[in-house]
Amino acid sequence: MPPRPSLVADGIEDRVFAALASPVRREVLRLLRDGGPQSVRQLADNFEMARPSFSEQLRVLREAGLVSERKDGRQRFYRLEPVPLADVQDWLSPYERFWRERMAELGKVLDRMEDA
Amino acid sequence: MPPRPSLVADGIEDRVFAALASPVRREVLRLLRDGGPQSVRQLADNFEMARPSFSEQLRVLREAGLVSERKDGRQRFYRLEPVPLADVQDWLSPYERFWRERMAELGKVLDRMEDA
DNA sequence: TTGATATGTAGGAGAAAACCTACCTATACT
DNA sequence: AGTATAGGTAGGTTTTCTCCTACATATCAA
Repeated sequence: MPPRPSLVADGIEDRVFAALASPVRREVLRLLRDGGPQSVRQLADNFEMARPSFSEQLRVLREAGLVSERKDGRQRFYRLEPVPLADVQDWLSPYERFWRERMAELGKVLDRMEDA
Repeated sequence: MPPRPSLVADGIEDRVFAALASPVRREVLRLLRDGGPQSVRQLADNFEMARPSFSEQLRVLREAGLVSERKDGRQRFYRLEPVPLADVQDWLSPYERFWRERMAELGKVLDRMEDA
């Protein structure tokens, strides 16, 4: 029997969410956001992970389009890329109306509890 | 040698992002958003997956707090829960300023290209 | 050129994810 | 009671993820 085709997340958005599902990778994004573009070394110093493992985390972020790299001498500077996160927000926005309604309901219930 | 402790995503936010990294699960959320609470059967009819596999997808969503269930007779109705998605937006908001700046830069570059 | 530094690739181990089929449990219907 | 329906759990397979050590490549410095 031939192997089943992979059924795992493969779309662009899938990779973005999958990349965000790791505290290490989210921390990298935060570091780039707050500190601007940084070399691999600078970034890696924030983690206890072995260097090659950290390179792989960067690869995941790169393949999700969340960061880009620029070579400069023997260093590579990584930079936060805005588009995928903006896409996440676009994905999220139709849910916003929904949760405002739910939050409002909760508020009403709490008000009634206060009255009683 | 004792097995290493699991280093896989385990925080609440981790589970949310991991849950979102699947087109099936995102589609379930959309169905619940647009169609309101629905039974497992109703939801499952939208997918070709075997029923038990679909149950597991629901479990992932449930453990991420993205949906809740309510038993009614022999059916279980699933409902979209607002908090985790609101958390995602909260996580996202500090990046918003950042990508607005980058988008603005891009705009300037394009303007200069037009001038030339 | 020789050596040090910065970073990535290769290959492997172990855990986890995502499917499946078979089976179990609870509720409803007759 | 007996059968059908709704849904979950158990256990197995394949693929993917995440870490590691060892090694390769590119660049800078002496």
